[in-house]
Amino acid sequence: MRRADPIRQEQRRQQILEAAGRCFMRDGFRGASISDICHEAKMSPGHLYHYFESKDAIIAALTQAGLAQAAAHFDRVMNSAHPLAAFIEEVANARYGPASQLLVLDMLVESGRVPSIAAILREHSRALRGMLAKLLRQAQERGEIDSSLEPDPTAATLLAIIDGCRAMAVRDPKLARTAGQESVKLLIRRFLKAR
Amino acid sequence: MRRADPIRQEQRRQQILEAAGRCFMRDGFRGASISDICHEAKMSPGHLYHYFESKDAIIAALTQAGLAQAAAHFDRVMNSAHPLAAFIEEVANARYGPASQLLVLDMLVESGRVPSIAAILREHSRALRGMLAKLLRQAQERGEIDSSLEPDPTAATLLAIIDGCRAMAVRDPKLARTAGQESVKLLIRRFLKAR
Amino acid sequence: MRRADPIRQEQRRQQILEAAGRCFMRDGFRGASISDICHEAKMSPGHLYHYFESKDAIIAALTQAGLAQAAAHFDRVMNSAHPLAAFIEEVANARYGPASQLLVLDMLVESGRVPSIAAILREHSRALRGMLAKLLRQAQERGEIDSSLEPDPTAATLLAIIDGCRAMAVRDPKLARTAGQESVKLLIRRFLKAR
Amino acid sequence: MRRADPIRQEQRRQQILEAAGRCFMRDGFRGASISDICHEAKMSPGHLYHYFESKDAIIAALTQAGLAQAAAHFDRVMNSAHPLAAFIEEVANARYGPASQLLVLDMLVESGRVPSIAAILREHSRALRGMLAKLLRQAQERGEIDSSLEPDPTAATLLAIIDGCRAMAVRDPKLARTAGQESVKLLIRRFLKAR
DNA sequence: CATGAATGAGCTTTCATTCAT
DNA sequence: CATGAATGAAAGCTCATTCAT
Repeated sequence: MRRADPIRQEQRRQQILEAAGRCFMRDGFRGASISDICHEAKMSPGHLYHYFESKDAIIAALTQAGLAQAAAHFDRVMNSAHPLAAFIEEVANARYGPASQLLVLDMLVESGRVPSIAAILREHSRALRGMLAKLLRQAQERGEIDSSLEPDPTAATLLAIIDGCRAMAVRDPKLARTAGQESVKLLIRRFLKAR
Repeated sequence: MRRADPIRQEQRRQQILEAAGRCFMRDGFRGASISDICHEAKMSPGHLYHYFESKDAIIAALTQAGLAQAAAHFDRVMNSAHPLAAFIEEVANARYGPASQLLVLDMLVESGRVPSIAAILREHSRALRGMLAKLLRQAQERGEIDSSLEPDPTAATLLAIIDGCRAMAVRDPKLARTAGQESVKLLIRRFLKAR
Repeated sequence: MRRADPIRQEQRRQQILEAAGRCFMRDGFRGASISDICHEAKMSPGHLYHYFESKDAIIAALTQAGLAQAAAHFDRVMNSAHPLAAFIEEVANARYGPASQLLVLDMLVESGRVPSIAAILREHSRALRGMLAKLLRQAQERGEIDSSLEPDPTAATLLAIIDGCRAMAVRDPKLARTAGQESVKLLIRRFLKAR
Repeated sequence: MRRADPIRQEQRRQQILEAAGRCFMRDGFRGASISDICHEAKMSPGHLYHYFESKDAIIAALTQAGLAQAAAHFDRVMNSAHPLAAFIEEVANARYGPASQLLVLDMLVESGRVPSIAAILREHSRALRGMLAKLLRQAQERGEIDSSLEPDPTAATLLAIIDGCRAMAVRDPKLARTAGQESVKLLIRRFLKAR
């Protein structure tokens, strides 16, 4: 008698999420079909629905996974020797290609129409702003940045800069990888600079 | 037999574009159907296809029109008494609701999948950056802003901030209308400030 | 400029309803697919949905058409020289094959699960009972049947007999066409007989 | 290695049939899925298919069982002190809710499409009519009912009344539990009454 | 110039059934 | 005996697009 193997199950779910990620990256949330994802994940539609109850559920899981990744990322940044410097480096560095940035923008767009995604995004945004605000408070305590800046709106503005960089990567990928990077670093430094 | 009337023809195209704009604003490029647009434009699908050869063509034309409008907007800003101040005011002021901001983000996303839209976007991004760079150069000549900033990358960064504000309007509409606005103004002023 | 032709539209709807009737008769409401109906009606699915917004809507329309037909039928019965005799003849006479009787039974079954069909059936049943009760009252006034019978429950019972005859046609088609018929006539006559 | 245990096997089959009965009662033969039945029977699909080779086989077995139960029921009625009175009481009394009546009607409907079920139904209809005819003959011998009635067609008609009562329970549950009952008793009494 | 009919591929999802363990 | 993974062929429905008038 074979019992359900939760490890294997989790692997399958990951397999689907990765396949979905590739498809969504290529064609967007709306543009990629379940059939595409099945093909990419080498899995029949019936089986895919064994693991996710709907396409929206896949998008939701993927979004949440993205949030978790971002959070982990931030954790590393904040635990590095110079969190602020690391953060600035991170934002400007458009390491991920336009496709990946596009996915986040698509999520923003989708959240404007699909309530379930809107809920996840709201949560996501709140969490990110929270982490950024914490980073800012620490830097203020250390006197690294302007202590008169209000952490919360400032964090929101930094998030806007991050999203803006995504847009830059789409509008002009070349620039985003060269002079744009330096300019963004300057932008953030001047914005936050202790005085 | 009546001959084609180019003026009437152009009016019809505008009518369709306006209807499409409302539909796309409401439901997104993918979410709005040709049927929706026909209904909104009080026009049959057969007739609509007389003016636009495909849905993508409508999106392209709308993108074109939207960007042209933005360019005209900038022109006005630059010809105002205090172009720089007007610009800053303009960016931070999230006058248009999230729906309208969403549409621009949707255009960015769509440009990532549809080459013809990518071409239009690229062209217009270049034009916008050009105008911004010109604005920056003027301000530098007048000594209003830091003269060591390189106009082109700085213009790209300002454009990123504009797009970032759109994202902010989607992520947290309330904040974007209040504290976020002030923070963004501060961001731009500090970035450009003459020293 | 061609205008919508309501006559042609109505013909199309009829064409679909007839095709659906044949399919439902053959395979039942659940068993017959939209695709089957499209094939039978020589029409693409897209077009079919131009005329009916869902499969349930087709079933509903068909049910209502059936009611109208039954009502017309009753009208004729009641306006004949000997309404009561005509009615008895009518009930026993299993003119329509088992397939057609099956369809009504299927409707009963379906109404137990699909609220929209339940609503139509309820309406249908009420109308039929009303007509039967009227017939009974007339016959009582003429002294043709037992005047002590309460029209409403008696009408319900006659309707049960009609449905029972449908079941008989399914259980044993041959008998239903021969000795069963005579027995049912006797049943009704004895039930209603003036005393 | 363990040998097959026929008793345990039979228990399992019963377990499945009971679960299926509940599901079918709730959602109909077509509406209930194998997955539903598995869930209700706390059994995996693979295992279920070990006991029944298809969904139709389950329906067939259930039909068989249901009809066998009805036959047993009749046996009891016929061995009671006053078989005829007991029978009349039985028919009119809509003890089982509409769901249960629905299931029998669904069987009739299904028999119209699935030959294997049609065969079972035919067989059982014959058996039921046989029992009813026997009941009638006994009553005739005792002078309790009209001796001129032909037992076979009369039995078929009584069966039709039984099915008709099921339909009544679906068409108007309230009536079927009140005035309808009395009317049906009257119907049968007048039909059979000795003269 | 304009209509609405008509198409057909494709969408998400379900489900009876089989397979590997 | 028993599990749950896995399949794949539908299902109902939508929609960009073309056609006939």
